[in-house]
Amino acid sequence: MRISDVARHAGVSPSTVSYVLSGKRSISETTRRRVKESIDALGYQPHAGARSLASRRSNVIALVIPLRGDVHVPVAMRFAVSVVTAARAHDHDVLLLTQGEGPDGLRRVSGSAMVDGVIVMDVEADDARVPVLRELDLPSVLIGVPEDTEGLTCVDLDFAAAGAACVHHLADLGHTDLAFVGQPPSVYERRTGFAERTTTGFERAAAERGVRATLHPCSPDTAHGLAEDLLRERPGLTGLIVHNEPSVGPLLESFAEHGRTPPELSVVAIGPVPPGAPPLTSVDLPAEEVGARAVGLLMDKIDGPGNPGVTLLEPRLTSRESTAPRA
Amino acid sequence: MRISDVARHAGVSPSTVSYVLSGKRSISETTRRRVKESIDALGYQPHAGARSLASRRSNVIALVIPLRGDVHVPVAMRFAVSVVTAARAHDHDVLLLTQGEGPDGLRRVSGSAMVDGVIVMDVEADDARVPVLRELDLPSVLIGVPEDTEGLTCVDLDFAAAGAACVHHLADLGHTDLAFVGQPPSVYERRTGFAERTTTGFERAAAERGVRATLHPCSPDTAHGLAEDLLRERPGLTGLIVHNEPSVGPLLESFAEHGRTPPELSVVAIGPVPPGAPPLTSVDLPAEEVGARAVGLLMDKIDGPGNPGVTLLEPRLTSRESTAPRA
DNA sequence: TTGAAAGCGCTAACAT
DNA sequence: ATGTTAGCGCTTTCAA
Repeated sequence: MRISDVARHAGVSPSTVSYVLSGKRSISETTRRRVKESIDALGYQPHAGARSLASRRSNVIALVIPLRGDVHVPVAMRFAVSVVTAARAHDHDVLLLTQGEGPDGLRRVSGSAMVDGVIVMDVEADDARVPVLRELDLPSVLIGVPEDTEGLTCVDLDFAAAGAACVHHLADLGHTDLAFVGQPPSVYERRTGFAERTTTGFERAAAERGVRATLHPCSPDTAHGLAEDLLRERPGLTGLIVHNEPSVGPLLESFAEHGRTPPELSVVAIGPVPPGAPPLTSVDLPAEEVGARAVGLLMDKIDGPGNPGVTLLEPRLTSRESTAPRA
Repeated sequence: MRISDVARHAGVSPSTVSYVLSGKRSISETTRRRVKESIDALGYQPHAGARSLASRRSNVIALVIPLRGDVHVPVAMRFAVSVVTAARAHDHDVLLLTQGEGPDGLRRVSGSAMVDGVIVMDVEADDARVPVLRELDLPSVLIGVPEDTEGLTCVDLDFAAAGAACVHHLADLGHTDLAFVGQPPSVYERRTGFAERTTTGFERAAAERGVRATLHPCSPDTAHGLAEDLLRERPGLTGLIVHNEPSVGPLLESFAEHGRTPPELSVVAIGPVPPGAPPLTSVDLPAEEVGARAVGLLMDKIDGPGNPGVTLLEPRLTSRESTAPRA
């Protein structure tokens, strides 16, 4: 089943069928209908390889997903799914690359013309893939923001603003003694953009508002110990900002064991609130929107010059039952 | 940069370069080396579209991932990553399809010759994609087992054996009153194979050993209530089997509030044990092995007749501190 | 508004 | 052991 079969069935030339499919030149309404009917009748589907050979377009984009232990998997998956959905809306498929393949994976899919562009997740401040992207002249969009963004297209939540929004929310409620519970230490050590920017925003806003504020990296298995430490060393603490979804549960339980529960201890989460947890005041991570934006920007780069630059989505803090004015 | 450039550089014909690359006919050692040097010197990479057009092989497989709320995402991700890794070892890339595309997605990637085969995850007993796979004559492997496996290739953990192994382990320790905490109700309602088979194995083994045994679907937000119910209604309960990773934590805490802690209350988990949790006796879900097997079987089907049938991997129960002889 | 035909870059059958 | 060459199925230029 190929394009010439459709052409014969519709009584037109192969090129006409091609143009009906691509819309790249005007076709009379009658011809178009006839061709479409033949396509449906025969169940024709163009051969992707032939198409990419002739048009130099594969209609596939690559998505590089993280597979580090310290990356919160459900969030990564939400990004991935939203990228696939958005890509399909632009008539593209998604090829999955793992972090493990690293720069070589990018070279491979680019050099073999398998993909028209690439979206890279979980970008670090000094990311080894960034120089490769610059060298490859492969359209790309980063989810996350490296240190040097020269010539790159990046999308992310404005994590600095998110960190600041939490401080302002708590400060507005009268809280003056805050702790920020962050990502696992390894995340900061490799200088992952989003984590760094959040703490920066937190610290800056805390300084601005003149509140006491401290930073505490945390992983789920150290959450309990951290809570104990804070209870002991920070008796005046009334505001907690948690940028670490899997630790929210353990942390709240540990505080609860000592009678410290929301909203007396006011808690703000950055990121999706786990189902089944008490409804927390939170800054949500709009993964769907970030994914869709990344795909949109990538399509612009594939089709034309694109809009290089950093797009930071405004965070939105949703006030729920876990925060209240200071007693 | 194309194959003829390499051929000229190496002083051979294009077909020789092709054969060096594919290994499909014998090449003298000297020629092979010369060609390889040229390939390296020029940084040649074959055009994937041209290759798939000429060879009728795309060297890409599709992976259909679930995106239901009730599927445990980190486990799904482990499968996905292991599939990508194994596929790369067989010189294939992986195209990501979401459940949302359903049967049409399969038809599309098959009809356009984008992929050589497909791996479908999270298969239900009566899965809408199974008839499509039968009709498409696209090589496929299912991770999971539907009701009618006629003509299909399936891989999975032997969940029935896993359920049974937990019963035998506890019965061997003298426990006679067991509860099985399962997946969210929706998972059973759509008759997901692995969930059903686990409970079947559990019930069969319990009957065999003559122990009291009950089934309890559960989601993270109902875990606490379920624990309360069990404490009230099952005072003699000393053995708990949990086939629901995200509920393990909440469940154990609820029991602990009433002084019931492992190993007095002996607990066996089916699935990966969350990091930071106490070391539980468990039957691990060998996602890496399942993924690698699925890819291996798919490659066999792509290259030849394959081995249709159901491959069930033997579960291995690892005894840890959460189980002990009945007091 | 449509058709004819020249490639796109590779593989594999055929030839030597 | 290697070379020649006819496609693979599509897009797009050129022509009408």
